[in-house]
Amino acid sequence: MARPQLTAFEHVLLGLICSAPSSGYDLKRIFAATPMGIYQPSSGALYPALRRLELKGLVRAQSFDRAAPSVRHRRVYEPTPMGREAHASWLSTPVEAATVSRDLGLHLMRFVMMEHERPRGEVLEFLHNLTEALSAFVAELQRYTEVTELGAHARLALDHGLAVHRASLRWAEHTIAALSAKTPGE
Amino acid sequence: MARPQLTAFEHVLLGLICSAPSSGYDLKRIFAATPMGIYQPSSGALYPALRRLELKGLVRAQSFDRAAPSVRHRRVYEPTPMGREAHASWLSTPVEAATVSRDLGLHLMRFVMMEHERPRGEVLEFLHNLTEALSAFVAELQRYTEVTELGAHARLALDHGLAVHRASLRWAEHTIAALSAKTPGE
DNA sequence: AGTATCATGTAAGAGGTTACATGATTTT
DNA sequence: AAAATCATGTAACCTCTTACATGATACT
Repeated sequence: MARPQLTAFEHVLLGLICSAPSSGYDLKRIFAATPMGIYQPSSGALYPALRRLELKGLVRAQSFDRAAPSVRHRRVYEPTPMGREAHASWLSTPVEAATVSRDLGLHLMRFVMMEHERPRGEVLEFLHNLTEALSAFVAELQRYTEVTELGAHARLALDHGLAVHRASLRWAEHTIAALSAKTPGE
Repeated sequence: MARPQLTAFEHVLLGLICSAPSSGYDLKRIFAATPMGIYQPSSGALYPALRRLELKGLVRAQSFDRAAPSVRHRRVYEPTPMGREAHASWLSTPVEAATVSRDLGLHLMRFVMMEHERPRGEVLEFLHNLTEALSAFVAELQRYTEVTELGAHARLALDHGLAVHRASLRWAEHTIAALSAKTPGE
């Protein structure tokens, strides 16, 4: 079975299942509780996605709880070894400069999931990677504003892009410092 | 014909056509040239979307140029009066606090298209609206971080969200000041 | 004459949304 | 007993991506 590529949503689901065995309903509640319901997956997206992960052999469902025989009908998903491997490999995916802006939210999600799952060295490497990608993006935006003739509003909108990505960049640098300080030797 | 609601992509296309009659290929080049190809619509997305706009009576195509009889086969789209109306109405849509984070890019796009199309007073109103929505979002995030027990990485990721949205907020405030300064009386 | 670019489109397949369906269990 | 919540799922519809198809025109 060739390593099938997953959607961003599937990767996030797999990650959540790796951090704790969960049913579809559990996952729904996690999304609902998370810093505002920025993304609220519908049943029609969630349950088929879980079935796809199962079909690909990345998760496995227990339809009953051995402990309590009278539990409600629910399918609790656990990662398979292959699923854990796929998740780890996703966490270790390098940040691509070309898509750093588009995927920033996803990278942050990966960063959150790296805690306790990847060694500090790799987390720092990820952050350095992110810093470089953001620097490149900011530089390119900057260059574009200088080279191109633009309307007043278009220029202001680009200023916005520069401001927020510089804020991301500062965050990444600050976070490297904070995590490096925790343990003297990397 | 009840005012049919458009996708974000369709709204952007309509806006571009309102600012200058364009063919599908023209629009493709605009997306390609824009500050990095963050979004590069495929033919399979672009041409059907234009047909949908045409079907909804918002744009009209001229298949030939009256000026040059031997031009290449291209469909140049123009807005209909109904299309201009729909576009203006889209530009005037208020910013909703609940979705300001998700739709920020789209709002910026609207801001760019407002230039020369909406009076300065309305632009300032939009920016005030945006400021309030961003303030509310930042406050909610802040509250969430204070109330909730979080892992170290999750807390850092929320710090990122706070940092970038505060940057957006500062931009909006700065932009209000800049545009207000241009003409002394609002 | 051959290649690159212009220009528009379609077909297959994937995945999402909305809305509905279904039933068990817990709360009031 | 009724209502709310838990819990999973399906069906119809829409739009996107990828890949391919098709020709006309401009360049070399």
